[in-house]
Amino acid sequence: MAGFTSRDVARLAGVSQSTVSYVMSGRRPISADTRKRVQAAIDQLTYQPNAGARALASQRTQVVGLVVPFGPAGDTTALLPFIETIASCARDNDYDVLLVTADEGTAALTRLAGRSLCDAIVLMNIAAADTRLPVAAASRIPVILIGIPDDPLGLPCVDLDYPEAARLSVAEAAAAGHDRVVVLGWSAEEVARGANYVGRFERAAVEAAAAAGLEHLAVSPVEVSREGARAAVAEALRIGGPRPALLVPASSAVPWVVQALTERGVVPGRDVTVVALCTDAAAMATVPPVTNVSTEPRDVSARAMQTLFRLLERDRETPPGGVELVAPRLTRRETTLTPP
Amino acid sequence: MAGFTSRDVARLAGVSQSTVSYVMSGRRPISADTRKRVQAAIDQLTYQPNAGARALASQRTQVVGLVVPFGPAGDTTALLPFIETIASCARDNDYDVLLVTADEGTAALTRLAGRSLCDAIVLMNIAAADTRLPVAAASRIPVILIGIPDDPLGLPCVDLDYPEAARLSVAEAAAAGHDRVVVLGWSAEEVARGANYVGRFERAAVEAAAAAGLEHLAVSPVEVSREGARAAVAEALRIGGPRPALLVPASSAVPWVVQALTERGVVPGRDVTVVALCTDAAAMATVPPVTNVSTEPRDVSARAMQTLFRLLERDRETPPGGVELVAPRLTRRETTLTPP
DNA sequence: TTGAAAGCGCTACCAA
DNA sequence: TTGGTAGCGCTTTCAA
Repeated sequence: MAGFTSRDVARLAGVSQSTVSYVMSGRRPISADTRKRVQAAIDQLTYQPNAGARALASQRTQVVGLVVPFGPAGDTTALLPFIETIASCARDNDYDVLLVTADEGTAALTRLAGRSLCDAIVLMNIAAADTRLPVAAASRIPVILIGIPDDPLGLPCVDLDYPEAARLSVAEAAAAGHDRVVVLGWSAEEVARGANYVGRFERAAVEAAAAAGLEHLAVSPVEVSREGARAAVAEALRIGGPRPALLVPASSAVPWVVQALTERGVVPGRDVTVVALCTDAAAMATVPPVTNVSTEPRDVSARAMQTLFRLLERDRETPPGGVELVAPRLTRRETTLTPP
Repeated sequence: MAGFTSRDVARLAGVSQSTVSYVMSGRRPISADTRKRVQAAIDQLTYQPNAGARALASQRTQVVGLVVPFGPAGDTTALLPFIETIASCARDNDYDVLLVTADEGTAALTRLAGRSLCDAIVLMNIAAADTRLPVAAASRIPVILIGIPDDPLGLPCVDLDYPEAARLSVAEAAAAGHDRVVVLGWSAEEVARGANYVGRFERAAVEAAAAAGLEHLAVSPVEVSREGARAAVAEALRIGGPRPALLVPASSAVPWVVQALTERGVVPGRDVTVVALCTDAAAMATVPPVTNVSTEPRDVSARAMQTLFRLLERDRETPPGGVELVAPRLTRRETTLTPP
């Protein structure tokens, strides 16, 4: 089928090979007649330019490298909307996505950049003190972080506004008339990895609770499993007083927490308020649907790609980094306590 | 940091550029001394070969294209283990993975092959009469299917052995002492798309039930949602008699079916048997853990990649297609009816 | 055992 | 408005 080169097209159209190139790139004015003949030849041969040759000559691969946290770590489930959105944004901008697993660590970065496999890199699941950052910052190509480290080293970052998520959660608890909020905290893995958002959420939750005159309590870490959720719920109910509001920031623990409550005969929305931090889809999948602050993986990804392409267009010498925060939204569903 | 070429390495090592190439590829005997000097130069410059140039010269990209069913269709959740395994197998064989979304349809295939973006393609989520197959079969590069169409057109396929999955499920029902099995069937989307495994499972279920002397009933399609599951469960209990065994082949519906049963006070493992077709992870995530026939996404992916690399090594002229089936396993958990 | 050199198929510069 | 041509950085043949 394929196998034709721009020389074949040129020959068939009766023009020079460089003219074919210019017709494709539009980087030079071409007479209507010539363009027509060349286009006809392209169509006839179903010509497609060789990506390797193009990359070699132009120093651009039209590929974005995506480093995803497969392997040991990772909210392996919440990952898909990120990947999907990134792939889709890439295609919209005429880029492809090269998928690399994070277990390669630093080597992935040096390989992607060193071999000119891509024009830019998206790095996910950033730890507070991520060892890949120095390498990323020294990279020849732009790197954008999804997640915020303690020190971004000048790299652009995009993430959910976790402090705002905490504030929204606490505000919902206050509005529902609670006087205590219990944060059913993060997984041990997230804490161990040093995910920065753990602290960002926590501090904001404490502050917001104080400002609203609520007592703030925490159960952490929470093991993400049935038993872990049962234990956490037991503890939360023990320390939370008669009518606690439960904030559940670890999205993968949400279904289990709701289960554990229900098992004990504690009905969310009647006996306690539950506010989860998870995607809207996940919130609607629990029984009953849980009031949630959305994590907006699609928005976060889209913003990251948008910023990345700005960096890529305004080739070089753009103001480097900066932190972009995506606003979460709270949606009240069936687990917010309502006055009878 | 980077930006060095093999010429730089050659100069530093005092050899010709082609010698550097041969040291890297090992395609020519090199004296120990020369190799040592070249390797030292490579290390010193942290030289990495340019992927585009290499692809252009060698006609090999060391990239596998992966077409994933994002977008409208898709068990969007069950996708991750496939992607992860494929990426991991690829790296083990010194390949990278280019991720393409299926919404490009046929264009994705022609682009990947036509532009020489990759050396082979993995196509997921195959419909019974998939319109991409003719294009795939005519492709210049190997294409492997995860899933089995009605006519593979000579393309290699790998998939779970769904007939065997049906047989295992029915055998479990029989062993638990039931005299009726009700299949809570597939989603309307899967049926509409014409997923081949729907029919493969169904036919085997009917046959196995007949052979075991069980009555076979079906509720299909099942809407994958809380309400859909409730309706399906109501219908299943209506037609299923006093002690039905429920087979749930649509993995995404499993948690909802279990929920719906529990809501009605019907306890899986005490009142009915539930056998799900899903990953072991998903089976253990329900309450109670559900007896399941595993879908083995990692095994299926690994087998596909193994076959793909065989095709890629034994360059050209290997016997083309063939269908590989991966055996499912049944794990009895807490939803198999046990005699009191 | 090694070097020189001819491409691979494209982009982009220099002329016309 | 177009053509000729010099690379891009590698692999691989042909000579030595």
